[in-house]
Amino acid sequence: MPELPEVETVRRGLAPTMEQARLERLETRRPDLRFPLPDQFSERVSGRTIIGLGRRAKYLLIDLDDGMTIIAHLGMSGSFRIEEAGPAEIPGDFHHPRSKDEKHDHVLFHLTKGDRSLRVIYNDPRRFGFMHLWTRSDLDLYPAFAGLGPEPTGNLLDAEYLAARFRDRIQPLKGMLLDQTVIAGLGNIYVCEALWRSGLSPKRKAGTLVTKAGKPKPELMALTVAIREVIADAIAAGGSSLRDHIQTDGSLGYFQHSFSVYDRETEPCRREGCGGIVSRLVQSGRSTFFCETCQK
DNA sequence: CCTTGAACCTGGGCGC
DNA sequence: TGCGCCCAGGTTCAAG
Repeated sequence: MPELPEVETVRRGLAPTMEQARLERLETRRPDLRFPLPDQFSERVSGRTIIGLGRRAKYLLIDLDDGMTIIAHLGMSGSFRIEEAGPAEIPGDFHHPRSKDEKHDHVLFHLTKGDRSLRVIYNDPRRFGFMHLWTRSDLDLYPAFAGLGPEPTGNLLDAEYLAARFRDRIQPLKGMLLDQTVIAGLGNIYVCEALWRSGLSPKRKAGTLVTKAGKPKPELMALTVAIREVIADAIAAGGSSLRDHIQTDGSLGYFQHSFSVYDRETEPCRREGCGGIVSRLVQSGRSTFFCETCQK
């Protein structure tokens, strides 16, 4: 379930462990995830020191001290966990029970930090995730980054920008906001949530939020604010849940939110005084949750 | 160019 | 402790 806030939470959870750690060895347990792993992946990163963890949209960036960056995308089901790799560790040792889905541990980062030995493990049952190795100074040339829209929390996202992108477009808002070239990092959940918060229907044609002169209507200004708030709130919730979120097994999965509409079909709308019921529809193959009563 | 739909892959939940 | 069906938060590619 990694949209931008989840990836940011993962980044914050991993940073204290990974930053300034030495990547002694990278272990790949299969040659590919969604795409082939980089050629000679282990050979090219082993022995490097991790100098920082970054994020662009839903991509996690692991910066190495030789100018290379590991670009990791969690797909739909990817997660990281941290394990202490102490001297007592024995495979199958009952003191160290193996997780049930160990078979989906695909990439293991064997780290040392001071006198500590750690492993950061990438697990991904569906294997929609992927990893690439890229020169950091050329990161903008990474194909998926080249056409990426602005970050929803950044200064480049404003109503004027969205007006320019929405103008004369007949595509429904739902699809438009999922387009990573329009805004980078929104996914199915937070698009539903932002539309609910701004009182706009996911079926609304994007162009109808723009005046003939190409200026943003008040509705588009409200949507812009809602997007920023939804993402900021989710990041704050992830950050505040981080301590609880890192379980004793070190897993960094996804925190629970209380969503306003997402996955709440047939439940009452949470807007004060609305009284509507959340409904679900399918738009371009994806579930959309919204309230017919208050989203117009 | 714009828009939609299918494909990639595995697992969980549900009804029978 | 089965079996089939539907569903899942993302991205890319092809075709209309």
